[in-house]
Amino acid sequence: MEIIDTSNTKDAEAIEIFKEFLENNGFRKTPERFAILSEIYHRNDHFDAEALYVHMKKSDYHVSRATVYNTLDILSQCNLIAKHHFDGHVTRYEKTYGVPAHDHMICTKCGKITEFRDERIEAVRKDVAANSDMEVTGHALIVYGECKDDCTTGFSPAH
Amino acid sequence: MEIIDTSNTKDAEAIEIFKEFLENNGFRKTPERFAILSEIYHRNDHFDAEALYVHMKKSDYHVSRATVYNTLDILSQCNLIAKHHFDGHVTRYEKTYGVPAHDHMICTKCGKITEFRDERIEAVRKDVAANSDMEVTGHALIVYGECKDDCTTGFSPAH
DNA sequence: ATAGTTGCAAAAGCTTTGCAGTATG
DNA sequence: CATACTGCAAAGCTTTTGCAACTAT
Repeated sequence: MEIIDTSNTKDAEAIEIFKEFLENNGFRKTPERFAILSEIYHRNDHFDAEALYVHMKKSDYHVSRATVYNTLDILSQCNLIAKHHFDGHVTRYEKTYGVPAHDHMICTKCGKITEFRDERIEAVRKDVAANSDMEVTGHALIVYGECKDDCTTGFSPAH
Repeated sequence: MEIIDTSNTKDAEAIEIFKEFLENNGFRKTPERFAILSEIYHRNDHFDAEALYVHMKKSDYHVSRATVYNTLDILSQCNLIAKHHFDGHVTRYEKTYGVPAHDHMICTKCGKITEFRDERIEAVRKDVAANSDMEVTGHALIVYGECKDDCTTGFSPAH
């Protein structure tokens, strides 16, 4: 088990992948889509659609909520972002290109997220695939807990 | 790794635990709450609030949605049920008393859920606790995949 | 030109909340 | 008999959808 840091800004490569995906699947290459991708690849947190929408509204490139949701969906399809359901309220996303596969540990008091990698998870996936009638396509492991130091400044979901 | 079967009906014990919890925490012992607990402990699936509401409406003991949500919350507090966020749409629940700890594998095409146990997960939890500044209180591992046989009869979430 | 996209607002779906009436302790 | 609980409906929030205007190809 190792705690990892996933921050990076490989947006140049991500843009290329996105272009290809759009072309190969008959989608249009609109400036809104690239503006959203760029915004996402400059963040290092686990954001939700609303946070992305609000941040882009303030920035130089305004896009509508509908476009945000639409683009998040396309980016999920081509695996440039991952979708998370840490709780029942909102779907959260994070960039994935250039980021090692990892899982999440989250503090239920303050929302702080720590990312880690553990090769045993991969072994479990293989075993599950072998012992069931299913082809495994993905997984999500979320470890819930509470910070030992006082993290009493309230719950800030995006980390 | 082993696939497990979690069906059972230990409702007698669960009722006792619920009674104690309600008493110790200043909650009232209303018939609605026990009717809901009983309904839950006679199911062996991963249900959502609406399914429970609809089923109880048809049965001999009608309760309101508000009461369903309220009671599900209390039952979570005393660990008689577990909450799951398999996808971003609805929160699902399952009974936990008398059920071995386990994780879930879910087919993204038909919604079929298979339950399994793997002792390596417990090891990962311990490692995460040791390598972070967090006290681990729980976890959720969901393995996503697709049935190999054709499960084309559509998505039925409750399994 | 012509279809895919955007933006806006309305609608949908799950969950929470307010309040008047009810029943538990 | 005081106050927590229930039921109902309304409100709240996130996400989806319908449609006219727009634009990438």
